[in-house]
Amino acid sequence: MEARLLRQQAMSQTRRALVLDAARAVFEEHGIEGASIREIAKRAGYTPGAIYSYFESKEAIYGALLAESLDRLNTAVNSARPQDDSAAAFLKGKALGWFGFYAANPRELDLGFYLVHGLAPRGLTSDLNQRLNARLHEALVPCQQALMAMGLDAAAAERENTALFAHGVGLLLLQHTGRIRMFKQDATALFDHYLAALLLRIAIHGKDGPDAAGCR
Amino acid sequence: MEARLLRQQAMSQTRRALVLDAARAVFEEHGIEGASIREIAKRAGYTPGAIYSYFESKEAIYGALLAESLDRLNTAVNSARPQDDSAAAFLKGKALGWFGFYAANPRELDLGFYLVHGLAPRGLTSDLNQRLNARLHEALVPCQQALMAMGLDAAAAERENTALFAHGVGLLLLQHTGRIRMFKQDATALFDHYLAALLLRIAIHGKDGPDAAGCR
Amino acid sequence: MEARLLRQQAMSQTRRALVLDAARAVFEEHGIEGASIREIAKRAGYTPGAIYSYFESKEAIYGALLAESLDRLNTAVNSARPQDDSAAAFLKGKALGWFGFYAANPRELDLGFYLVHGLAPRGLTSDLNQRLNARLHEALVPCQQALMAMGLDAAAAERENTALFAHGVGLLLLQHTGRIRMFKQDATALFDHYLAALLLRIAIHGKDGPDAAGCR
Amino acid sequence: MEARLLRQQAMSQTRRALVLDAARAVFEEHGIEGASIREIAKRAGYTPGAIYSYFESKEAIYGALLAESLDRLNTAVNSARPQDDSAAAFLKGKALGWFGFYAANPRELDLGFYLVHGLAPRGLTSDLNQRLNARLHEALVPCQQALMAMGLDAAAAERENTALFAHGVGLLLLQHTGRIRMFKQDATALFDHYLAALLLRIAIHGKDGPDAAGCR
DNA sequence: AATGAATGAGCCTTCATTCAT
DNA sequence: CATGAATGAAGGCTCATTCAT
Repeated sequence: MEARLLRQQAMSQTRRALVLDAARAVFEEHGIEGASIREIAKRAGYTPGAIYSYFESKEAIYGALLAESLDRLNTAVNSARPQDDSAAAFLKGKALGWFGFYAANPRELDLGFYLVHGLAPRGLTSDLNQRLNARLHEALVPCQQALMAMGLDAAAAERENTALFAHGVGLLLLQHTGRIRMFKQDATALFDHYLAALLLRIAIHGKDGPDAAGCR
Repeated sequence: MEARLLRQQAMSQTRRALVLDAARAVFEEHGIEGASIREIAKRAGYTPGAIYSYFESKEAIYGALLAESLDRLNTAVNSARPQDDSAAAFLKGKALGWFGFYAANPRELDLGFYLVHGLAPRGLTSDLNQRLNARLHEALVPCQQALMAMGLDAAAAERENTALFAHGVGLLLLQHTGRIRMFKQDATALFDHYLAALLLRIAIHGKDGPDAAGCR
Repeated sequence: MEARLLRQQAMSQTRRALVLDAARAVFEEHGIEGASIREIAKRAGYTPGAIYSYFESKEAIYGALLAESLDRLNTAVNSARPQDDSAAAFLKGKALGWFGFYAANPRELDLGFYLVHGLAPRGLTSDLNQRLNARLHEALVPCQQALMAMGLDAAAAERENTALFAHGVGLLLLQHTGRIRMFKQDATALFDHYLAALLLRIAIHGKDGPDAAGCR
Repeated sequence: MEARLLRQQAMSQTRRALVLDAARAVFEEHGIEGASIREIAKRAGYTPGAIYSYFESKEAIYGALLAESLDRLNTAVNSARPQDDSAAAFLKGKALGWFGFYAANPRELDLGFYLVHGLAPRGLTSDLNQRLNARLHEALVPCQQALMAMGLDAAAAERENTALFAHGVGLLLLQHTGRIRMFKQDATALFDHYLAALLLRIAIHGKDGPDAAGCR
């Protein structure tokens, strides 16, 4: 009895994963707006109606896909190994953790941008939305902790972390869309550059930040 | 004959502009994905078919709209008045020129992101694409010149300018999508902050950049 | 063996009733067109497929529901208590029995109208159909008997009973669909009015009916 | 110029009428709930999308069909010729006008019942709904005026007219659904019967109505 | 008896685009 | 230049019903 139930659940999971695989492929090929339930079903070897046994709506499929992606992001950040025990190395390691993940996997970036762009109110419930937000935040927290370990207070650390994230996002966007070639630059090199400048700035000004130096 | 032809061309231009006005209004109201040729035609006082007398496709309309937007961007940058004659003031003024333009006009940002995101190959001809790129570049050049005026060599200036652009783009994206609230930050304040740090960095390290300081 | 079989049948009956309860609830909530097997199954604690162990089709469920409804109708008529022993009081009591039942329970009326309107040939077998007709007839017979008790012959009684039924049905339809408000009238008051006129007519013309009075 | 425009409008009207014809046929065949835009389009020789050039929605088609039907109803009532100049003849003529129309054209009755039954809030705007109601009312007004000409006051006339309408509707429903065979009766005969009794009642009781006679 | 995945047909509607006029 | 009817493909989604387990 128990065994049968478990096997059924396992099979259901597997088939759900199959649909998700198909969805991922279709999203990759047609972009997220261009993906259709019909196409996903066809790729998964199903009729359109069958998809709704596994997901409530198109947006729900996207939500599941994004959740997966954010899991991978966190895995990437967690497995990032700093070069030494210093807070600076920790910051660099973790920052390159999330940045490198997206730089190396443009499809995950697409998924992430869709989160950031246009998420229909239906399907992606506010509850899921918050969980996704939390997962993203989780991936960025280590950097913030490193900043605090380097002497920044909580507010400054959050500010610098946000700036760091924005910088990375901007570079990734430029790279992903090919616009960075316009400037003959490389995204990862520029991100390294930003990190170096940030560390130097902190080393010089300490917890006071550059504002205290009267530059503004 | 000649006169008639000229007049006809002028009228054609005028009517084309009318369609563009309608398109802008519809895009503002319904967003880019939600805009339809039908709606644009109705707003312009035309029937759907008539639109195709002026534009080859929906994407072409978008292209024209983006071109206009980039014109407005350049106007904004050109009319930016630095606080004093220093190169630093010039950099800040021009940088805030483009950043402020997009921060204040989210729809223009939509247009820009759409360029970056999903533009069908057809409609946006390679030729137009290059012209658009050039217009964007033009809006960013003043900052690059200011950086050179402050002693950076051409390569460093381009690098810093790209980083500056990326930073702004990242902040705008975060702000536009509301994700920046997640970090309890304000995009413009952070952009100011970045500019201040950049100026300070240049002031300290001069044309050598931080790399020369052995930080990396 | 025997006992087990009986118990099994009893349980089957019970579960069938459970499904019917669920169906009634869903019909009440979503109306007849809006009800779905899925919803009924969910409400009954079953999966969709299980429903087909108890009913051949959706229409069969509706048929069973209608049979129940007609049972309730008959119960209502049977429990109607005339004010006194006169045939007139008996007629009024029984007529208000069926009329009041439907006036007070619009959902039963829906069921009845659905029977009348759009019942697929399948599901409602001719056999069931006849049984339903008989149940309906049964609820109307008391009035007919009262009419005969008042002196009308069999033909006249059936004619008047049909007219009485039609009158009530018309009023119920008008009331149920809100169209009666158009006329600023109340269905029950009009039904009373009809009954009063009918009784008066019989009292005056006796068994001969108005036709004998040369009105036509 | 003028001529072309007129011709175009005429053609548009014609094609719209074609769609309406197709819709009428499909409604007749599949019932109103079972009719689909696809089917209507196919029957009209169009693709589904084309239908939306002529009607905003499925409900709008139904609305147009019903409007037509009510026009025919009014035509039937208006062209009803009383046998003589008496108010009684006028009442009979006009009442048989609307009753006979529906008795002879069951499809119009279907349409009418749909009005009375379930009209989606969308498509059939409240405005149209009111106009349809008004058209129905218009067909019933002559009877009410005849009742007043016979001495009934306004309230009594409206009450009797509503009762008359309800009676006819009930009979039509019973006849249309075949339920009247159950009673071995004929709808038109019963309607005549009701009219005769009504006239007699008015003749006897005059404007006071039966209530004044102490029957209740 | 019950599951629940899957079907297959269907639903209404929207849309960019074309083309005869 | 402009019309506007028409296309054809697609969109997300629902549903009664079936059937292997």
